[in-house]
Amino acid sequence: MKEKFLEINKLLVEIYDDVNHIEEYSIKQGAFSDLSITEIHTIEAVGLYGTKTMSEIAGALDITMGTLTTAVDKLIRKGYLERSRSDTDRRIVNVGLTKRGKLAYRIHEKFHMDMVKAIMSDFSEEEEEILLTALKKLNIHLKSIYMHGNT
Amino acid sequence: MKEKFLEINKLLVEIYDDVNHIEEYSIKQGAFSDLSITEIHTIEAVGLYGTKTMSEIAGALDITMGTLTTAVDKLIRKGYLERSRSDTDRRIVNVGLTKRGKLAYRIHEKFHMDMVKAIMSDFSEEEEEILLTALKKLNIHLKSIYMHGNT
DNA sequence: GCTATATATTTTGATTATCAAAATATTTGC
DNA sequence: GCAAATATTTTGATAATCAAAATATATAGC
Repeated sequence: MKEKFLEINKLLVEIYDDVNHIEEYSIKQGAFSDLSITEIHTIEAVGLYGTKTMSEIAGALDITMGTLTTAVDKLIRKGYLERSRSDTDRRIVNVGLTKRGKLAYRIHEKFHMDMVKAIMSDFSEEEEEILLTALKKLNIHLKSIYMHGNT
Repeated sequence: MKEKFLEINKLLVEIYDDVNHIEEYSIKQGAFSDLSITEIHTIEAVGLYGTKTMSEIAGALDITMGTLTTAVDKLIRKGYLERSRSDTDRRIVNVGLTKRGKLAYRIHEKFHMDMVKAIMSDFSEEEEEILLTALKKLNIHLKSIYMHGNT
């Protein structure tokens, strides 16, 4: 029992590290090597469609707005984002992806899908279902630990 | 098909973020709130038994030795690590955990085990086996992507 | 046994990501 | 119209990281 838990723990830690490495590597090799993982995640949080406010993006990324301001500044300089003030409420700043930003978004999305496809390639239909169920349970458990703040 | 992959991808991303949050939170709440996640990982890499050289630790953590030097300096100041020069080869620095370092190691290890136990608590024996197999496959796949550097 | 080369580590100088708190600008409620 | 609330940016700081230069020691070849 203890053995199995130890093994699962070790696998989870390794998987976590590998995903990190792969994502980092794939960005550095690809067409958008001027972006860091953090910056890709900011682009992801802005989203393909329309615009988001600074508060919305900072909330999604769980960073302060001060941090986001400098991140957005840099991504505008690099040509991935554009900023505009709301006409109805001049305090609000709307951030959206430029054409280049959308391309980066789509390429990163494809990287993620390719990774999942590679993982699934030698799973049977049934195993896929089981994994999906297990991941859902795992996710719910983690969320409940996170919410209740136990351990 | 596409749908299922999208869902799995989303779950993986959420699980990744949750694990991060939980680990961060558990450290900040616990007896070693003067440690960051990065520092805990350095302590983990040094290990409970005997000592490791700077190169070994930097290799395990995949950081440069320059980065490690400053990290070790700080952990020595905080009382978690100790440093000594090898007698047989005076270029080599051996790093080991202090008593406090070992305690931090054990508590962090327990946190990990508790998390795995919580995750597994509503899995049947059979489901546990399936998850273990799935994680092994996932791990092998990720490693092969990482090695071959595809996508 | 000296000297050149290799190895292990630290130092230096820089960058990125982050935060909390103060400052600024705008809106809303009374 | 003014006080309080809201949205964002600025300021000043810290942690984690790297590459390249510097330092110290060991080893290999003559």
